Amino acid sequence: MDREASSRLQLPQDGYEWKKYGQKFIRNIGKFRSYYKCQRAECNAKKRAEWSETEPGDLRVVYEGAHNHSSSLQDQSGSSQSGASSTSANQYNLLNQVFGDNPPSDYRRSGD
DNA sequence: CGCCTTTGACCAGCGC
DNA sequence: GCGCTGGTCAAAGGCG
Repeated sequence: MDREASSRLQLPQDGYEWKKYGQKFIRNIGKFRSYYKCQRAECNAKKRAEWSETEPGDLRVVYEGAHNHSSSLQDQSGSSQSGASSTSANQYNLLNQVFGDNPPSDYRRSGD
């Protein structure tokens, strides 16, 4: 799958499985937005990935909701987390999480 | 064969 | 009331 070539996307592995269910261009921010949903059944967690069409480095990932199950991937980089409290560890931790540090200007109501 | 990905269209809410 | 945007769903195709 060379989706990266088609969409130019390189979402960081968060340790969960996602299924893309939509992709639209948001004029409000002038960037593309992809909609992902957790592949689990009892999981209503959703993921939103947006990136600029001209600047792929401006990738932004926003997690919405929480997972009801533990992550599918665990051995990311030798993180010996041992099965201590995986179910309650990632509850509202990924709420409004954003990757990247190059905000365009708006999006976060700087003025307000 | 099963699974995933991609695109289009539809619907709803808001602004004017 | 209309136009526009944002968000979600559905269907089809390709690959292993």
